[in-house]
Amino acid sequence: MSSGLPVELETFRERVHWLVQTIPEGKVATYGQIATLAGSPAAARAVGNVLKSSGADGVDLPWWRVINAQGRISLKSDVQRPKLQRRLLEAEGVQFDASDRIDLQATRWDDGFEYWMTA
DNA sequence: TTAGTGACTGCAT
DNA sequence: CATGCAGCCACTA
Repeated sequence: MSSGLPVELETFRERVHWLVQTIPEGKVATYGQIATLAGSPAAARAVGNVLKSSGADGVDLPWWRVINAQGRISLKSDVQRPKLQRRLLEAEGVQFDASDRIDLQATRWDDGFEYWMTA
């Protein structure tokens, strides 16, 4: 996969799905990161919308591995999802500090990124 | 086709 | 560190 996203992924939505499913267990990615890799650096917000609707559609995705640029879980307009998300992340070994934040420098999914970005 | 919307972000207060 | 705010974007009604 070091050559980038599969060409058959035509829509933004499909690319986001593929990317999220590619995040390895125990690692996390930010909305902006996924947006960038999907081809639209400024569509971080749209990524959130995709995950939101996808969850409703019952798509099987490790959505909990996607967090915001602050290394925190986004909890806009919802109280249950954040708790579940933290639980799922901790279950796979992701650490939260005293401020409920994740150390992106150590936990961020960045395998092969430099290659992708400059390709 | 157009107007709204929000699981985002970076910068300014 | 906490708010506020204006861009930015794919989707949907």
